Amino acid sequence: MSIKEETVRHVSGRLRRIIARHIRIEKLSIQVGELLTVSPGEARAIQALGQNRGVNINTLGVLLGVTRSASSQMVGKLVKKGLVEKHASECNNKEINIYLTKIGEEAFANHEAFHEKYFVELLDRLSGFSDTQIATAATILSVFEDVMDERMEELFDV
Amino acid sequence: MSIKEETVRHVSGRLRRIIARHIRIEKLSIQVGELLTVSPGEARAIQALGQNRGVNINTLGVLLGVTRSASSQMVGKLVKKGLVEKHASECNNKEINIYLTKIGEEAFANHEAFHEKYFVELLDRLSGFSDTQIATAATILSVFEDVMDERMEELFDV
DNA sequence: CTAGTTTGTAAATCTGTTTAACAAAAAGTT
DNA sequence: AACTTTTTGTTAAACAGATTTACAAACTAG
Repeated sequence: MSIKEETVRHVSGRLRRIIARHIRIEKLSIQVGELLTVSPGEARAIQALGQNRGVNINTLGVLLGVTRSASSQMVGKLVKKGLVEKHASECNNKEINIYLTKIGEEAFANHEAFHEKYFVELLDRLSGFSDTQIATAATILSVFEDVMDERMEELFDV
Repeated sequence: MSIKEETVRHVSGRLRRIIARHIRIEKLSIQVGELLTVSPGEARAIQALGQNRGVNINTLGVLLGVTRSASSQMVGKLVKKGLVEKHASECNNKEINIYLTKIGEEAFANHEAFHEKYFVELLDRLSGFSDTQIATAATILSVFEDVMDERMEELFDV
């Protein structure tokens, strides 16, 4: 086994472990305020809605990778919990735009703050690496991303 | 925003996209032979069993991050499908060791081949980078892994 | 104006999981 | 040795999140 092969396997292994950890972390429910807990699925929806204000039900489904029906049901649950609001679209009478409520925004901000705290910690720990080294790492990761994109095309489209 | 901050955000973004792609790909069912399809959960179990021959039900659950009960049910399903076999442990009368059957091994090999093909493609695309660059990327990823480990300790143990 | 498409919803169902209760085996304690 | 506790696997009941299917209303295109 060549050195290169070994180092690439090393990177792959790191990625696998990072993904495993991510999945475990994102499986947890989140406490918002005193009485409200947000399930992992709800948290994903809130994040998608926070980053895409006013999307309709259909698009939310695409963003979350679920059916239109699942998206509709999820929104219903979030409305009942007071985290989002439905507003009739201004351009037509069939689409419905979803917006975070005040509480929904709070939940979103909490989640973002969690990620930001994590990011700051990272920044500190990576201070020993040069900008070039980090940028190169990003480029290497982009190669992984590209290869995965092609795999996905094979798997889905055809 | 400093250059370093920007490059680190860049890496984080790549990771997020890689994780999203991974999750989408691993949601797919897999065709084994003509008549047998393996669900994503079953595929994960088979992979765990292929990499850890003869583990017991309990340990399999730990490997998969699910309860002992879920692990037991999963094994039952795989036995019914003819992909794994239960064998009474040789050292005591309560543990049960799980082994892949011939067909199970085939399914495992298929899955591994899929990953290997993907790996070879990667190796080719990364040929332009030096071993040192790739090794540095691995080290940078290990920092991500470390930070996530600490987050997990905070979230789970306490 | 009619036919087809898009959008959201609701009911029934499916899949994978958890919780809880249980029995058998093993390990620890006195 | 006799007991308590822990570990291991199983099962039933319940649950969460998703899909499929069917439907109605709004839009679009011919």
